[in-house]
This record gives sequence, C-alpha cells and structure tokens, in this order.
Amino acid sequence: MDLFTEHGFEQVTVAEIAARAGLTERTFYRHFSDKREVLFPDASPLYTGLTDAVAAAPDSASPMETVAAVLEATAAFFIDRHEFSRRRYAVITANAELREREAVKLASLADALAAGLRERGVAEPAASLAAEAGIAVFKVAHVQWVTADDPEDLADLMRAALDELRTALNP
Amino acid sequence: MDLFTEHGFEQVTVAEIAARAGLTERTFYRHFSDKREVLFPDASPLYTGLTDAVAAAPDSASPMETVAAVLEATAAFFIDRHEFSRRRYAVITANAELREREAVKLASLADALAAGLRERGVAEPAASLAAEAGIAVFKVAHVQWVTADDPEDLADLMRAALDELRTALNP
DNA sequence: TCCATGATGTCAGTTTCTGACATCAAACGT
DNA sequence: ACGTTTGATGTCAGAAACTGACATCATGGA
Repeated sequence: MDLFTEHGFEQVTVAEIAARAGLTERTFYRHFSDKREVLFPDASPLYTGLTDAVAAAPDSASPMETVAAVLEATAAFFIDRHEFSRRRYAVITANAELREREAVKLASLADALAAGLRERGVAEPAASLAAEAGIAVFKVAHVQWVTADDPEDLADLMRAALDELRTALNP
Repeated sequence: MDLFTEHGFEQVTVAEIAARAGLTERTFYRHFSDKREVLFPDASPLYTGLTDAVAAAPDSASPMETVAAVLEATAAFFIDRHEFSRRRYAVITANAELREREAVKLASLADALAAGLRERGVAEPAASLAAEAGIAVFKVAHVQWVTADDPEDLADLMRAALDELRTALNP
C-alpha cells in the first residue's frame, strides 16, 4: 500500500512488491493470483457473512427486506476498516485496471446475493434485480463513506440510500 | 470472433488475431488498447445515444421516468445485433478477464447516466441510485435477451424488469 | 513532381504470469 | 532421536501482453 500511494499502481512492479515484503516474485504469485489481487484481500468472510445474513432473515421477510438485512450485516464488516478503506479507495480509483477488478468483485457479490435470494424461493428476475439494487445501494453508500470528511456511519448511509432508491422508483 | 469461439479467448494470442486480420501485432495495438478491447467495439454511439436520450426527456419527467426513456433508446441500439450479441455474450461469460471488462463498461455507462441526470438537476445520491437501478434493469434484461431461445423484444424485457424492480422496492 | 501525412511494419525491450524442479524447515510417526 | 513427509519458498526459463523508437509506404494535396 505504501508503494502504491507513493508511486502509483502501474509504476510499481511485482518484483518491487515482493522485495518490500522480503519475498520472491514467484512467491508473490503463490499468494495472489495476479498483481491487482493484492489490493483485494481475502473476501471470503464477506461472502459467508452475506450468505449467512440472507439465510438468517425471517421467512416473512420480502426480498428487499432481506437485502436490507444483508446490508446491515455488511456494514458491520467494514466498521473497523475506515482508514484502510480510504487509502484503498484512493489507490483503486486512480487506476483503470483496479477499477475493473473492483467492478467484478461487486458484480460477484451481487451474484452471491441473488443466489441467496433464489435459495429463499425468490424467482428470477426478481432475485437478480433485488440483488443488483442492493449492490447499487452499497456502492453509493460506500463511496459517501470513504470520501466524506467526517466519517458517518456506513449502516446509516446505506439505510438512507435504500430509502432514496425506494422513493425514486415510487415517487 | 471465430478464433475465440473455436479456441477460447485465452488460447488465442494477439499475434494470431492480427494474422487472421492480415495485420501485425503492433498494428492491432494501434486499433485496440488491449487484447480484451477487441470484443468491445467502439461504444461512442451508445454513449451519445444515452446522453441524447437523457437530454431529450421532458422537463417534467422524474429521474426514473428519464431512465426509462433512456432504456428505450438503448434497446433500439441493439435491435439489429441479436446474433452478434449472442456470440459475444457466450465468449465473454466464458472468460474472467472479459467479464471484468464488461463490468467496467456497464459501470461507466452508469456513470454517464448519472452525469446526465445531474445535468438535469437531479441531486446526489439520487442521480447515482437511479442510474445504477437503470443499469441493473439493463443487465437483467440483456441477459434474458441473449439467452432466451426465442428472441423476445429487448425493450419489452426492460420494461418488465423495471416494473418488477418497482414492485420489489414498494410491494 | 515533390512532399506532407497517416497508417503500417520492424525491432528491441519491459513486465506480467506460469510450469518445472530444487531447497529448506517444521511437523510427524516410529 | 531419526528418517520422512509435507508445505512453503527459491531458482530458472519461457510465453505472452504490451510499449517506445524508428523505418517504410501509399495517398492526396501544393
């Protein structure tokens, strides 16, 4: 992260990253599938948290209520990482390859969410749409969270964004 | 496209693509910024179509009504390209790098849409949320369109998806 | 007819990423 | 305690993606 903040992502070679970590380039590739991936630390806790939250929602919950519950759980995941998220966001937005990677990560999060909803009996395309809407809310709130001078509560931002989306679609 | 359908995207080298086109590898890179880009032909008409549609919406139109109008215009853009879209979709979904590229393209479409809405006086985060919702609808409808055995009308699929999203958010 | 311009070719080099094999240390069974 | 197994790391060679610098060539205008 230090190397990237100082020189920018493209200017840093994998050999340099490895050297800074006291490792070999080859070893770097044993830990990360490619150079970009080093900025997307293991997301499996996020996925399991998401999947659990979908499953934990009461049977009576509508698709969007389920999504709202998932967003709450997701916000908790980020609570201790505000400073890290800020730096990471700065590096990522400054580089096209990284924005690409970020976009797929969010897309596969949406896929996982849609799969969870289908598991609950939500039919397509309702499941995908609810999931995409949820991720849209997440994206917007997350940007606000990392760019705001005064760090607000991520969960609050998500709730507000979800409300805003609701009224936009049914004025 | 022939090369990709037969051998898969990864197995085809840029040298092979260039040779098939009767060109040099270096010349390939003068036409496309990278190997993936060859599957994302010049999207500027799509962007200008989108921007025009946003601007053309009546002042009285709400953000989501504007988005709906944009989706109609976008559908028209794809009307003659069903077969091409099918092949392209098959190649892209089969490869991670290409799914990445597809994801950013859609994200930047969302950005353009949000910018257009802001131009109309829609505030943030409403503009981004409406734009993301619109792109979500597009994604879902587009998948249905290219995977359905019997090619339905893309505009119809989008309208249906938008309705579905509406009811999901306000049951 | 000459020349300016834009597109293409040639070539060398950097960087990312991968496969194959070697090495080393900690953990394990006896 | 000792040989072995296993997992992590190192070494090396090489393919493929990309880039910069310069040469060539065709086309159209002065």
